[in-house]
Amino acid sequence: MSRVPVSEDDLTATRRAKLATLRASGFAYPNDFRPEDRAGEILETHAGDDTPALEELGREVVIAGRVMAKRSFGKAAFAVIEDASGRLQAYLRKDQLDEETFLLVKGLDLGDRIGVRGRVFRTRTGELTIAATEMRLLAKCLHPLPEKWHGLTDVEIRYRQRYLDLLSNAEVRESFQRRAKILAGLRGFLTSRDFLEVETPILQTVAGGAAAKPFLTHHNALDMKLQLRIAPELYLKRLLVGGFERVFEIGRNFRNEGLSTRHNPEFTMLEFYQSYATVDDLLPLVEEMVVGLAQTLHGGTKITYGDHEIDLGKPWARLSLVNSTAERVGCSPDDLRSDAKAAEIAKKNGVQPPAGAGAGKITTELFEHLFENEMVQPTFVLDFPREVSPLARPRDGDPFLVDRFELYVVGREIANGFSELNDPEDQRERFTAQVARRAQGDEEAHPMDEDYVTALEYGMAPAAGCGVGIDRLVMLLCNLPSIRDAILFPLLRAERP
RNA sequence: GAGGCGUUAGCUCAGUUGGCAGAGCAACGGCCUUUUAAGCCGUGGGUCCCGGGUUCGAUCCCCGGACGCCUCACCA
Repeated sequence: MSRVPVSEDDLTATRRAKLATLRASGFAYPNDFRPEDRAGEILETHAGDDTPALEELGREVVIAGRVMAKRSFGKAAFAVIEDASGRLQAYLRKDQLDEETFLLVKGLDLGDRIGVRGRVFRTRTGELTIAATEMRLLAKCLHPLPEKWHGLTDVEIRYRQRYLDLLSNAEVRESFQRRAKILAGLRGFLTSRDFLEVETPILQTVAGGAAAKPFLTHHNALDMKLQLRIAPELYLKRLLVGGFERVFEIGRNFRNEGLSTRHNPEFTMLEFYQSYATVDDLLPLVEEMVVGLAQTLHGGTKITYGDHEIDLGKPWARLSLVNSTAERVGCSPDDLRSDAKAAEIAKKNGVQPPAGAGAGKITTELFEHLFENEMVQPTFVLDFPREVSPLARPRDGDPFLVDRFELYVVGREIANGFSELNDPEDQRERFTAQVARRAQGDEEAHPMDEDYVTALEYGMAPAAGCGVGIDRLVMLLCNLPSIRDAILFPLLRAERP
């Protein structure tokens, strides 16, 4: 078990003693210091100013931040101060500060939060520096920080005490700043196309909209069993019934399943629905959306992910699930529509589908087995069987299939969309079939949702909708190897004493 | 859920073919008013993840456990 201890030891004892002294003087945790400048802005503004220019300007600045390095002499010290914008050092001289303040300077520890006021100058070695005329200790750091050169690498501490990761690893801060840009970019993209951002329930009586096991909880006042949502889909489509024509939601889903580098039990999903659109409208929309994000983040369409060079600029590949599977295993596409033949072909290719699976489910599993790892460059998978798509509209003229796509990049599903099923009677039949599977032991089959069927009975405009796994999109666009690097506080096993 | 690998000072890491536990940074004391991973002199700091076993002796070997990472399974 590794964790930075919070118990007393030699390293924190002296810092606590300093804090006690501060308390005694009444200045332990002041809140009256107001920074007026930012380190990064100062560095940028004066990047081209030499010593005479700075002397002529005589600019006084006020910054606040964390002491990340300290080089102390007898009667002076340099302290590197880091705020959210960057790092700037302050030169703290005994003859420029009152006696009490200089004692504080001598007692500064790495990690302390301080505020500094002073004029900007350049040192002999040319580094832009604040000549401090005022220094305030704003919050004492009572624990030693991770090592200044190597930072923090112990992944367990990085995840359990993410604040230490953030304050010692700049690239981690950058990843989460990029994540925020991605979310803002998605919102901008959709709202500019007249999509309305909405929020739907996370506490649901029947968790539907996806094939997954829900978390269970209970409401005391109503003495009611509740489940955390596994998808917002069915509520968003109720909103289409209500008359909103384009809606989207960015929010957390919860699935009571295993963890991996690509799975966290709570994860962020974008879902959007557009009335009077079909799946054919979604493909270019998703493509434009992702390319736009890459442009914003990287200024281009070529991105690196691990060992892969991904080009989002080329036309994205399209792969027919049924036809490409048939071609690969050397059978006719029609064979994959027969339960018996499909089962036999799957077995021959080392795939063991779950009990009760029909041709559609078997073929889908076979496809994933054969092709998933090959889809490195962005690939739209098309022609999904109806059997694995209980909320999607059957294809006109070929009801074995639905009009659906999934987007894969570096072998991972990033998005999933389809023309929506708005026929309430068909939807009821699909739910009924799912309930039957559930009775056969498929814990992830959809439950019946009568309320949703009732909503469809009032008439839902023809529509198409899409879900995008945001954490995976962030992984892709920020070159992060694990979903834990895309989520600030990923779930870890509880520590035991 | 299964398998593999890992856990040594606050942090980053060495190391012990089974015989007093090591470095750098951080810390503590001293010198130092333009440093840049500041420098110089000195000092302290360990349940070698936990519990058993083998052994004269275990941080090291064996067994069990905790936590983490990776792969697989489930899934997005």
